[in-house]
Amino acid sequence: MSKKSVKRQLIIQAAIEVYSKKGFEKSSISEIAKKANVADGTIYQYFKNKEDLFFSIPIEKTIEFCEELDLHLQGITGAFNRISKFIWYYLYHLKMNPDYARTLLLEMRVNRSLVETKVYSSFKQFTGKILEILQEGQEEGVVRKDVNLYVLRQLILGVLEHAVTRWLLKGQKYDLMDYYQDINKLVVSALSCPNRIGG
Amino acid sequence: MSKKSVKRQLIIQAAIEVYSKKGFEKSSISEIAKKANVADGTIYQYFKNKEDLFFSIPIEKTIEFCEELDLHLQGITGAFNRISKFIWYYLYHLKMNPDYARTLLLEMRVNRSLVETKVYSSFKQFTGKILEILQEGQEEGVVRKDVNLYVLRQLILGVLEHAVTRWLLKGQKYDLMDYYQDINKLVVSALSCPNRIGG
Amino acid sequence: MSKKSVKRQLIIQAAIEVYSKKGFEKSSISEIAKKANVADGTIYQYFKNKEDLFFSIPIEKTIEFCEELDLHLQGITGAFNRISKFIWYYLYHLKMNPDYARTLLLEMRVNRSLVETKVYSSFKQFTGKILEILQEGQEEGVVRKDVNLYVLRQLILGVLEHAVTRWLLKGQKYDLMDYYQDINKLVVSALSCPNRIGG
Amino acid sequence: MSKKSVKRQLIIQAAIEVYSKKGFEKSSISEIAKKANVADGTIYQYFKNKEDLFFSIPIEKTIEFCEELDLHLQGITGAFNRISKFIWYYLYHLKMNPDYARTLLLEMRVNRSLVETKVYSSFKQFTGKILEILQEGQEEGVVRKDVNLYVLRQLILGVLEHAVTRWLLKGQKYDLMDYYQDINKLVVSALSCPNRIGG
DNA sequence: AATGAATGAGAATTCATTCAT
DNA sequence: AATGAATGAATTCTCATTCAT
Repeated sequence: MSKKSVKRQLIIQAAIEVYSKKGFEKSSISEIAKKANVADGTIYQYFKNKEDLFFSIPIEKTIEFCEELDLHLQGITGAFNRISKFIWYYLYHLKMNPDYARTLLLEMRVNRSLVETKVYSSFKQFTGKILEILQEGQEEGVVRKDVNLYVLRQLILGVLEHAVTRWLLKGQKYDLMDYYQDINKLVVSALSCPNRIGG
Repeated sequence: MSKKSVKRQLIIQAAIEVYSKKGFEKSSISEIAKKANVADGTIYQYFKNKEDLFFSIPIEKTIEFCEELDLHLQGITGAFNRISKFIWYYLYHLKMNPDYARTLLLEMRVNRSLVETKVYSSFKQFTGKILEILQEGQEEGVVRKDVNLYVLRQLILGVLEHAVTRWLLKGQKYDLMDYYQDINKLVVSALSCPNRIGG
Repeated sequence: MSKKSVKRQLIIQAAIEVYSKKGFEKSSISEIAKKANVADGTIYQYFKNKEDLFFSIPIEKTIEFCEELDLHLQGITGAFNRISKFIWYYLYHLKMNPDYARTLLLEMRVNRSLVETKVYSSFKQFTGKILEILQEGQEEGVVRKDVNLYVLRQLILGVLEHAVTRWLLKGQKYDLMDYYQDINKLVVSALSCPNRIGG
Repeated sequence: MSKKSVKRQLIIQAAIEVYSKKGFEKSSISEIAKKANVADGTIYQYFKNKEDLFFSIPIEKTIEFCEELDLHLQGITGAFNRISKFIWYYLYHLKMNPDYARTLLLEMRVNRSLVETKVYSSFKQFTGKILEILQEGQEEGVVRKDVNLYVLRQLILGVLEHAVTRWLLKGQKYDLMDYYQDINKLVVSALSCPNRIGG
């Protein structure tokens, strides 16, 4: 990794911390610069402008997230086992990286111009993973087919995002992982093929 | 309603429209004033400052939302029937009020200081409704008891918020109501007592 | 006194109190109106604008001051007796009317446009009184003639204004009258004909 | 002196000129910036806010004043000789720096929050000088001891401030130094030990 | 590449004054 | 005469961005 990349990472890390505390709009370049121990101007050597820096965060961090997720899913078979692991890792990763969680859920996810940016494609890589698993599950015959695949995914992401967002807004006063078992149960119930005996 | 209240409503409506388009931080008082056809200073006759105006929106609109929701739930019996209606009305109301939806989901819901404001209590009134229904359902014996009540609620709100947020960010290009049936199916499956025959 | 005059006095009194606390520039018409229990607009029935109200204060109050001073000087003979009484009354009056004292010394006296206003002539009436006494003293042969009459007056007003200003800025924590004896001694020494024996 | 200090001095000088003409409250940052040939924002690089700039003036200028006063007093012996020189230099310095005189006497000296600021201590350094001289005079046996030392000082400062203030408000149409002889005479008469022969 | 002083556009907010009622 | 809602000009201050060193 070149010296340039090192400084770039320094800036991104500082930006995550500052954004996490204040939100994008209230963060200032000079605060980020100070935290990264560089001059204000230096930031413009690595990023076109404030927005560019802002959008650089999820790209890099989400790629990392995906790569690690892949490792965690390795060797696990069965759609529901993989989904459970996905849920577990999502909660675990954001629990361990609350600054990134804040930026991701309180800033990025609600950004109006997100869809038009490169960030969005890095997100797609991530959410695409769920679709894959769900499709495998349908092929295995364990995941229901009577509901749009995208709605299945919405359920999973929806409950996870909601749980983490609430945890963040409440000041991370409780252990996010406490919810894992219950969320998992609900998701499995929702996604399983409807029981025909009772139908 | 007095003339004063009329002007106040005018400003709130203009604020919703502007916030909806630009987000809170990028909206300016003078843009809202222009849209409301009042002078900049007039806004400060009705609201203490920008933040006060910002937080006045969900208080009033969420109270309206709740009142109408109550009407829609009247006469419906059975926990799942009521939950289905809740889901339907949530989607329907936000579909019909996309500007409010934007402000609610892209601005309010992720606001760091939300929890400490009066807005939060108006939200609680709304989400409290779900808890009530779920508890009734548990007493009826149709809603599962093996999962924390709050996680049940997180599932419902999570999938709804995610669905609407996605719809908003995608530019409302499709009909939000198309998802109603599928979301409803999933929620019912998730919340129903686990089928012991197949267990 | 007509009803109009009553309301006018009410406003002037409120203005003195507000100016005294905040100073002219930081006082607002609406604060004065509130303290006077009238509507903002009403002030403009009695005064052309903020500055007009501002300058109306010393005119009226200084005329009152002069009239009472005259009463106090009645029947006192001898230039130094009269000067002593003047000094005493100056300190006494401002001690009893600290709000007016503030407005007079911290606002009026340093106002750039004062000299061009009607206020200035009401001041002249007041300071003219000193000149009269001093001239009488010179005719009596007790007040020195080797120094410009205006400088004699400057000495008296200077020490009085300085003493009162200091008292005001220090928060009126001590009794202004405590200084009367010493100030009087010094002024008498300064103004007396130089002792030729020691010359 | 670094380039930074140069620009800082430029701003202070511009501020003195503008304050001198309009007074603190009516002066605007952008007018000062224009006169100093810098951008509005530049002022905030050197001063925390408008008030900080305001209070920076007397600190620096009064320190200069004191240093020069010290030089002028060097080698002069005898309390009254030193007091005369003090009076002379006070009048001379303010005559030569009328913008500073305005700021000092029409703005600073009547400022309500002055006492709580750092400025006040720079003033104390200045007025402390008089006390020193007066005490020496008492030890020499030439300055009267029957009057509070602080009142003696009040007399000196009072007459000087009054004389200069009047000169400023009258538009500096006459030569301030014309008053030096008379003021000096009066002050000496006031401060001298009372002549016991005539007592 | 790195710096950080300088910039100046832009935003929130205040408040004297007006005027329809 | 009295009101007080409405106005909008003016002001302070912030901060992303640039550029000479």
